[in-house]
Amino acid sequence: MKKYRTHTCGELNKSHKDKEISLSGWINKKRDHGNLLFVDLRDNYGITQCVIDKSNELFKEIEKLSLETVIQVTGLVIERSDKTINENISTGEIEVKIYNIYILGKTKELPMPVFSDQEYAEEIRLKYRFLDLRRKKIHQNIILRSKVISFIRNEMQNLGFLEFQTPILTSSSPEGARDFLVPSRLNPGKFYALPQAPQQFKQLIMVSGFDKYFQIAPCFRDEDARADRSPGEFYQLDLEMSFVNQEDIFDIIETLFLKLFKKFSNKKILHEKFPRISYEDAMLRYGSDKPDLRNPLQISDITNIFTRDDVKFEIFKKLVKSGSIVRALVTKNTSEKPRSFFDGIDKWAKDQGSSGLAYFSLEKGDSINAKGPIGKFFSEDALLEIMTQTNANIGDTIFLSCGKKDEVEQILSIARDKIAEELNLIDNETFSFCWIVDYPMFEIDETTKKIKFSHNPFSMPQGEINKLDLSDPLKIKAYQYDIVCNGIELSSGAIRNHIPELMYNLFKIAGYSKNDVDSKFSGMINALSYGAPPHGGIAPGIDRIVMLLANEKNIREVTMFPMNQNAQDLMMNAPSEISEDQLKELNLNIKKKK
RNA sequence: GGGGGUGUAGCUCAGUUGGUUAGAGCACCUGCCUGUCACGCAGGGGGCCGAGGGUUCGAGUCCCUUCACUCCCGCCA
Repeated sequence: MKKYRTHTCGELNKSHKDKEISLSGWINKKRDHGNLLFVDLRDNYGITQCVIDKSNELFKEIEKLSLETVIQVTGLVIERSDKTINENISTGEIEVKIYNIYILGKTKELPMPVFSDQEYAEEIRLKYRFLDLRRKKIHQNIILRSKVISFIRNEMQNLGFLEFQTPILTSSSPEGARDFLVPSRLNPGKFYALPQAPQQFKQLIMVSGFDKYFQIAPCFRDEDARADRSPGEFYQLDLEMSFVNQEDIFDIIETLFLKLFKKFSNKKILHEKFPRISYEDAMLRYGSDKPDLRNPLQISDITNIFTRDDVKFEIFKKLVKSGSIVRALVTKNTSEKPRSFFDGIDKWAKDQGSSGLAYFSLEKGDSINAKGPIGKFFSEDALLEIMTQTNANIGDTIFLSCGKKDEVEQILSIARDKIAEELNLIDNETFSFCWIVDYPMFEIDETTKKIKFSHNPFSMPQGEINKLDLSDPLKIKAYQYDIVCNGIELSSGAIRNHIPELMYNLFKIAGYSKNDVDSKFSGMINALSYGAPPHGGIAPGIDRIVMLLANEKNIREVTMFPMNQNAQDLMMNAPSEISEDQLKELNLNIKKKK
């Protein structure tokens, strides 16, 4: 007989009837009837009801044990009577008659209950994460995460990918997020950076001839947190392939994702062939490059309507004349909604910092007319033209936003979410994937007004490599792509630029000299000069995939030991001060903040 | 860096126009209870009402400052 247990708490059933067994676990719950006591014993695998009555001399002792005490129980498996079977637990057809117990681990009074479905303040959960993690839902989430990662690893290996580790201590890179820095003892005054992603390494692996690489890679970025973004660190399924184009990457990812999401969720996948939407289109139709395609609402540009003489909405006309645009969001069959609905949306939009959303609904009496505060400004002809341009019909409502392009995009994007939620248009039982493609290579930096890389500087521009026209940089598109699912950006990737001369030219546009490139990306540019294969890859975020599968809105619900919003680990007390000796050894002085 | 929300018992929360001794459920302690599975019943301990200042005869409640947590913007190729 094993020392601590013969079975687990999720294991016993009628077939073990009359066996003498031993279980170890936590006291999940007690139900004390005075002369009869039920103890629910819990371990990783399940819960088993144990029972003892006053005929056993241990009765008084067990009665006194606090919840979450760790005990070992020896006893007899008894079949429950029909009336007392508990169908909610796997061991519900039996119970264990306690012969003896051993206390393995005592507990102080609990700072938070384990047996409860209540929500608790984040602070207490993170400080006592080991207790929090005993709770059913998050315990299952973490197990799901483990299984997802195993599955991915297995699939990737089957697809012929090799798993490699890349350095954690590497060099700081000028592009991208803020780096986490680590001082070097042996090189005073110099710093390592933790990798924001193994970007350069994975390209070097391709140049090294390994053909297909993957890794469940830790990534470190010193940026502020969000609900779906851990401060500090997160994990990516990082992968890279040689001799591939964009289509080859899409094939691999679609195959993997379909298998993965079908295995770990019962939700319906809306499009098994992921739709592809150009960045430009996404910004026009959804106002965002991470659209939730479960949401049927779409946006159209109707700026031209406001140059017509039979449209009298002077405020918008004046704005359009001075360069503003007008876009319309159409909701189907909403003309009968109460006035309060529309005004509520308008007020909400103003609360978001926009100038609000004008609206009217389309009606047909003798002729087509527009109902609502601004309806009277539109002629029937103008309304017909709007209906053509926006695919709207009688009975629909048109919400209008007028302003600068990025402002209009922004407010209509969140209005799209907001209105869909109010109208209950989103089917929460589906996953809707899409690819966002054709990202621009460059964009204008709003603060400096200079041209900069809009995403990854190592991406390959689209078109024939030898005939590329670099004269109008803002028109250059890149082989750069994102996967979006239900409005969440899961990953971005690219076909890489493996031609050094081309890379110098592109960096030149963004203001980097050849020397800059040689010094800042020496490893990469050097490697590309010695026979680099065409290659590309992508890096889906593991945490966000698990979030979707676990149906969680917060990344901490799928992270075992997360930090709080201020990037502190409340359980381990990180970050913490270090000793004078340590500072000295690293040649560092701390400037005291006033 | 900026904006919103929250902060009352170990935990989750209620607390009216400012008005006596600040409440409930769970947890904890005591007693009763042999078929519960959110067991039930009776009783008990437990509060710097996040902190500091102000207004007032009187502040959990109103005002100012500040701190913590959280959500969002900026940021995250």
